[in-house]
Amino acid sequence: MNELELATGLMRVRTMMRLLDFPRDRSFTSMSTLGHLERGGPRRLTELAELEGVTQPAMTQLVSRLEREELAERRPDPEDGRVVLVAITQQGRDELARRREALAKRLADAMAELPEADKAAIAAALPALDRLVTRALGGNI
Amino acid sequence: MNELELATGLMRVRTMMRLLDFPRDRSFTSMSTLGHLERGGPRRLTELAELEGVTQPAMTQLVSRLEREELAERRPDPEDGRVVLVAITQQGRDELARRREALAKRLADAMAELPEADKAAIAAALPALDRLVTRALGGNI
DNA sequence: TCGCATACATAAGCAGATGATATAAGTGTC
DNA sequence: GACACTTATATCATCTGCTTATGTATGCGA
Repeated sequence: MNELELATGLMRVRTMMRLLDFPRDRSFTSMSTLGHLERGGPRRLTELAELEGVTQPAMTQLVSRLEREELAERRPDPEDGRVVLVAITQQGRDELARRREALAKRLADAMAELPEADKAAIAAALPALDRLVTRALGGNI
Repeated sequence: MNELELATGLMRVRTMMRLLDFPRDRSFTSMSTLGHLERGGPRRLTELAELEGVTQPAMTQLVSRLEREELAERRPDPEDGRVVLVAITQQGRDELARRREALAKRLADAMAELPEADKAAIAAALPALDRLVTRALGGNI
């Protein structure tokens, strides 16, 4: 496999996911942040900023928005008074689940039209892709 | 394969691509638009807006930015005086190529750490993913 | 040729990002 | 234990890219 083919192909996947992931009422960064909180549990604000590749002030804003909508909450860290731990709320989990279901349905519709061999190839690649993502992002995802 | 697993996995791919795709000096929509122009040749402004899932005024703005940077250009349509055809320039192609190479290198670094079986699974899935994207976006990509 | 539809441009406003800087809490040194 | 230094988060001013609403020019059918 050519490196450029991999890059081009995965960029097209990115474009597809962006277009299938509506409504756009929330930013992608906010949903991705919720995803991290769900996967990895409460995290420091600064750590979240690094994970999402945004600045700390941007993450402060984002967490404030999530808090206002009650999708996440700030907690003090008992071990360090300067730290804010951000955690996902049940509402946040529900919102994530709703979005993922809507997206999964749209994907399933497109998958249904594919030949069986293609479905099998994609299914077989999912665990490998997951490991690729983990490697690419330094294992902190 | 579970539908939700597919959705979750591809969302992680999307997150990875977003984080690997720096510098962020140009918006994702603008690079994606250039990609469409490269793949499919000159297109109407309105058609581009639909492809990218943005409004027509947003695409007018985006094309103006691309034109200012000489990555794309406006042309009149000889058959319809109202129409603007947008085309990629050589500079636009070069910029796309540069970005893809940088991205390909980062991906290759992560791929290098994967077991051979994973690499093979991903390589085998690429054509299938390409067809999935084409189906999901209505074949107009 | 009049009226409506279509294609694009312009204008005003907002969300979400940035960099610079302030505040508050912890840490180390003497 | 007081000082300077570092770290974690918040605030401020600003920018970019999107939105909706509206304007303008061209095309087309009755």
